[in-house]
Amino acid sequence: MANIKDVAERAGVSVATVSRVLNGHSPVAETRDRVLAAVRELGYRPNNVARALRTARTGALGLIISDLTNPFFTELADAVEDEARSLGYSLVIGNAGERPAQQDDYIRTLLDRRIDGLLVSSAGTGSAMLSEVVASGTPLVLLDRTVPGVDAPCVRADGRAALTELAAHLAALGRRRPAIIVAPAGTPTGDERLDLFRTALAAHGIALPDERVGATPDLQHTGGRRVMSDFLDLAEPPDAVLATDNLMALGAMDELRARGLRVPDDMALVVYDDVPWFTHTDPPLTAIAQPTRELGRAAVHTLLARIEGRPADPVLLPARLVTRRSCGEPPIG
Amino acid sequence: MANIKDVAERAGVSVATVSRVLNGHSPVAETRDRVLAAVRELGYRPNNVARALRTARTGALGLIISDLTNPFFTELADAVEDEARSLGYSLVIGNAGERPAQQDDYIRTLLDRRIDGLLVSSAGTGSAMLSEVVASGTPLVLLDRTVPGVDAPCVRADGRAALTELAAHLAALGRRRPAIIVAPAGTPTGDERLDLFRTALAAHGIALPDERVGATPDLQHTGGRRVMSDFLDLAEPPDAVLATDNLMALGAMDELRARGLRVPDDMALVVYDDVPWFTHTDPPLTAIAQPTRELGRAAVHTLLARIEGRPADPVLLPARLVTRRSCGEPPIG
DNA sequence: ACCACCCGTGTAATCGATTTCGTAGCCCCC
DNA sequence: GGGGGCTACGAAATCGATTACACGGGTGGT
Repeated sequence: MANIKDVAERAGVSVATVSRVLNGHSPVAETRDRVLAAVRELGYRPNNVARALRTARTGALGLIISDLTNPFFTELADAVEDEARSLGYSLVIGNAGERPAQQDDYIRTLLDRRIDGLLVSSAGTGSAMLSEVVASGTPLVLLDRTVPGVDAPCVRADGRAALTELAAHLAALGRRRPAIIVAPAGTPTGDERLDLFRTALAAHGIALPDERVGATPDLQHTGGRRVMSDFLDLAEPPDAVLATDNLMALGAMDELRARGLRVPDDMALVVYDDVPWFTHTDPPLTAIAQPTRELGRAAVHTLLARIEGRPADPVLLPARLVTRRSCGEPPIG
Repeated sequence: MANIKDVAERAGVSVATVSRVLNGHSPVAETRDRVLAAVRELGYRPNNVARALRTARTGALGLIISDLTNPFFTELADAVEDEARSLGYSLVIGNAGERPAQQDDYIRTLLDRRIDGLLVSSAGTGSAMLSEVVASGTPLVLLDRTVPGVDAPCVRADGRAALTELAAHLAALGRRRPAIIVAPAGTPTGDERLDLFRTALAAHGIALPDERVGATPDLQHTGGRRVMSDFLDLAEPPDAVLATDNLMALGAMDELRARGLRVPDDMALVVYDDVPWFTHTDPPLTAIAQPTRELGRAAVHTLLARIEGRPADPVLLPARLVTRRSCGEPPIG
């Protein structure tokens, strides 16, 4: 591949001039045309590695995602990729697979690659390496999940309004024994969703006792199914279940179907994260829709603000309740 | 961040020695310990950008995926990422969004970044830039989709056995009027699947006339739904439909449900790509399962072979028929 | 005891760009 | 006509690593 020296020789100028022409720095003279002609004839493209070394800017962003096969994160990654590209950045993706060790590993290689900034949707609470990122001065923005003790803005959705609305919805439909499937206590996201839901229900005089709070260490399908099974074995099973993740909701649905129970007749079901698939289930599931693509976009912008040294505030976008038929009563619209 | 010079000074040696120690080249002497100590004390990590410039190896692979939100490609990307990481490579992902122009754009920036190799699951038939990749000498491997006229090995699944089995399955269940939803004529993947299916059916004396071949320019949900709608409006509607992509199958299911038709009673449905979600639909869908993760792994290995100058043959892995209940008759197992 | 060799290490070139600094030429003005 | 200020450009330093080459000193062979 041709390099800048080849171009300079062919155009009969110095490499400095070529660089200046290409970066639009100073010259407007007729050498300009000669340089551009040489570039065209040789099919020259600047070597980004060399440029990055000199300018200390790689033009690449890193994204650590906790589970790429989870549709919510897929959409998030897609949105981030889209926005990054449209702003001239490439995206190096790392899949943590919900394993903190692998996440740390990945963060390290991304730092070694001198990415310009890092977006992390953190697995677990592994913050050791995250503090190191902050210390290294690499701009960092947390995505979807906060990590206590890490000094970086977080971009995520606020479920308060949606959960309040959901509590009202359930109350109006006469559901008196709600339950929730969450991540284990200690996970910031899970704790928050539980607290908000409980508070919202209380406003309608509905309790959410601990026996109807089911935690799954794996945030997966199997965990959701097991918790639902436990719920159904209670002396007084719940009449409505909120799954705080789409995979867990899938598992819960499978358990219901396996027992021959029907939604919404025997059990109301609500899912956190409105992935497109849920409009195709039977019945379509009422969902708490996070503004996924907006979150991705906002995260990129926040990160760019940090990269350019502008102030970057945390972003909190409201989630919405999307009522379908899985709690009974077709929506009015 | 500390650089190699800082380490050299602190250890009282030259930068060359530090480099040699770190790359395990020659010394085993006691300077080695001094160097390692200095590295630890300073928290030194080699700058990959500088290293890449010198060695002409970035340790990054590029992956162009035609649609990241399509679960099949998500799983493919996930598998590629996993394998690449475990072999010490990072992955720069580009989402072509089924737009050839965007794909070309992305390929160009990846080349500028001097990735060590490129995997492409090509959108459309846009091969202009792909030929340029080959010309540039960057190792290239095609994934899932062949591109005529591009001299690069392709890693993909072979549907022959599965489609043969499917034809037998449908014949045995008495389905006499099969139909297929495919990409428009001219798309290598679509053409091949149509031909194989038609041939396999013919062996059982079953015809696949053109009126039961529905093409959708968008390989999406809406296209699948529209084609299914057309099928149902035929004087003699089909009694079995093969959707050659999971999104199109979703659309087809929606149309059936909207018309109050039932699977498998009123219509048998088979989906290409066995994404996990389809085991949760009601009824679970019979599917042609491509060995997605194996494809991803094989693609990375083939690419590495090319990178290291070893011979790299095309890879063709067999797809399997997974019978569930969407054509009638529960599976025997 | 001398020579050849090898081992461990340092010096400096190199990768391909950007950027600082210096300079030649030109215009303008007093 | 000479000094000041531009403009357009080249020479060379620089980013942070790897590596070819040179060199000193110890070792072994004869």
